[in-house]
Amino acid sequence: MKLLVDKITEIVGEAFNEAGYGEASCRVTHSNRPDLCEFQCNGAMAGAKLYKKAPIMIANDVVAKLSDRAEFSEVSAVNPGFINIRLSGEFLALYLTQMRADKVFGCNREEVPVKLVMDYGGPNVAKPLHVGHLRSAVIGECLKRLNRFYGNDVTADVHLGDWGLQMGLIIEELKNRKPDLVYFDDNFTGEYPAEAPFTLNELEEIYPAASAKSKVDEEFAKRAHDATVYMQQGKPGYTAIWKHILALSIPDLKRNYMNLDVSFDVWKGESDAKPYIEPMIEDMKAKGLAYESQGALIMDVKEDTDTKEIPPCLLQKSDGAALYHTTDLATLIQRMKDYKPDRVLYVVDKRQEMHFTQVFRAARKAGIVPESTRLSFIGFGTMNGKDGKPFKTREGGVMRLETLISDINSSVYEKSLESNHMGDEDNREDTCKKISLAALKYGDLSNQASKDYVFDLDRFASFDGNTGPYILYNIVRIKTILSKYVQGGGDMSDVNTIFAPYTDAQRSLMLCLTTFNEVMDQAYAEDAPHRICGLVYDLANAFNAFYNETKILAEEDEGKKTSYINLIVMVKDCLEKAINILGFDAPERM
RNA sequence: GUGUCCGUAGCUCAGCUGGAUAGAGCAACGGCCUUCUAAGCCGUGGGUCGGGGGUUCGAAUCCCUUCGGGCACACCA
Repeated sequence: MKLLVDKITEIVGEAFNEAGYGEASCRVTHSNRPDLCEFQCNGAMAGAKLYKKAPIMIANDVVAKLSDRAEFSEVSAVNPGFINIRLSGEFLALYLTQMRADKVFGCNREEVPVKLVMDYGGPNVAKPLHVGHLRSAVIGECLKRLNRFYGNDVTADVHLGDWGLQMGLIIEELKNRKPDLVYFDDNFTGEYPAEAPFTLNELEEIYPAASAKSKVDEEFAKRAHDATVYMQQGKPGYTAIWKHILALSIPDLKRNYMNLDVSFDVWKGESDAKPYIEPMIEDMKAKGLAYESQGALIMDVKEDTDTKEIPPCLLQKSDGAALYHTTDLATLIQRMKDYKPDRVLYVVDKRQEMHFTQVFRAARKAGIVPESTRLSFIGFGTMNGKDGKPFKTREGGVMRLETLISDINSSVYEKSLESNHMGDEDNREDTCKKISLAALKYGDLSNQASKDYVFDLDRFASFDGNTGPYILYNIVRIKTILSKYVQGGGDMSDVNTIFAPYTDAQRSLMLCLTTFNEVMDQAYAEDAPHRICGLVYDLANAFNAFYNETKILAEEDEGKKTSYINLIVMVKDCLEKAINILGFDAPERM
């Protein structure tokens, strides 16, 4: 549905026309001087040159045409040429009632659903999730939900890292430790054991050890590279080990993502691109795109308009192994074939921007992805510690995601002991989990995705200020009022009409609510979750101010009381919808 | 070196398709609970929007330049 600012712009535009200034911009925006007005139009100033007239004269002429509009309670022209507008309470109420009647609160969904494949998460099967995986999961999940809310057909693919050098490193290290395993016997022809020759814990220890060793031991590194090639070529013993790694790792990853309330529709990985790699490379060679350079197979992707040097896309290492470029390109073939998407969206660390520039260009050049399919890269910044450097444990290591989550949990739990609204112990734990998740996700999402940000547990888990818990607190307050209202015999069967405001605080809250569709549309268009956080915070704040000076349940005037109740129901619904898109939920009490 | 992103209050961040007095939160200080959750609300102080130049009636916002920082730049992912 039409945004409120657009509706007002339309009305003001008619007035510009009637006054004879049809060519001037009549764009209406939210006022930045709430003490003077609610909406403003600056078109008179821009139109001054066009019509060779003082801006205030133009503004006066336009205002004259607007003076009897029922939508506005006040319209005035102010020097040097601002047109200031206040809405009538009835118009404001009517707009909200229309939003209320729409199941998506007036947001402008896609008329034709976009087929979207999302690539986020990107965990490595060789090692546990750590804090570096947090942003991809949290931002990706939010964008997935946002896209679904906007009517799109989204397929979320976790895209496991399961086909690169990390696998060779594990295999080679395992060979060092247990050389007698049948997997390393080239003459073995029987069935490999169903049970893995290592546990998840061992696996989690093997990879970092191997990775460290490869940096100091060239011989070992060489063997790991070889093992990678053998695995990619399908050597039976190595394939068996690879399967063991996946079988142990994937359930653990799923459990971790579940704790974050992050989910994927498909659990494909780099390895699923395998069948497409060879034909792709043959095709690229046949088209004359791929050629050999320094022993490797590469493809040029630079363009004349480049302001910097774009290195070629590496399709095959000199030892024949597939690389990140290779699997990502082949994965695109698979995705085009399986989903025919209108858009493929990657939510990945921004340091990989160059990689995706190369992959996207190569995909276009090789005809893998047609122009009609949009390829997008959302690069997020690094999560830093309070020192401004990449987040580390106290010992300087990489922190596991599980540890981070449990740290937040304990902090929230401790604070919850001060509250007497938690109910029994089970409920307390459940509530604390919800609060922790809100703290974590809101803390992350409220920052612009592309920027680095400082992760400060104490700040995020705090209940005051612009935090997840504060948002939940406001929703809980509304829930409490409503349940008391019902207990007291209040009728909630028809809460869908929003009435003109009685007080300033109510009016402010209503005005804030009208921005719901506007801000959501913007967040959607820009893939920008932090805008949703801003909206949610403004709404929570406006509600809180209203709450503090309005006695809702004790209100004796039934008309007023109904207007309050209906309004806060809508506020609650909007807030809950928004935080649901952000990726968390509110408890009943806290 | 080349490219790119960033620099806004003591700290953490919004605002950037140009508009009136640059906003939040935290921290500091002062008020507000016999009344729907005070995990709250209201108020005060705090800024040459890194520096300089330009475009414009008007610049945190656009352009140029300079300083400072992050990141990336072919056989890792």
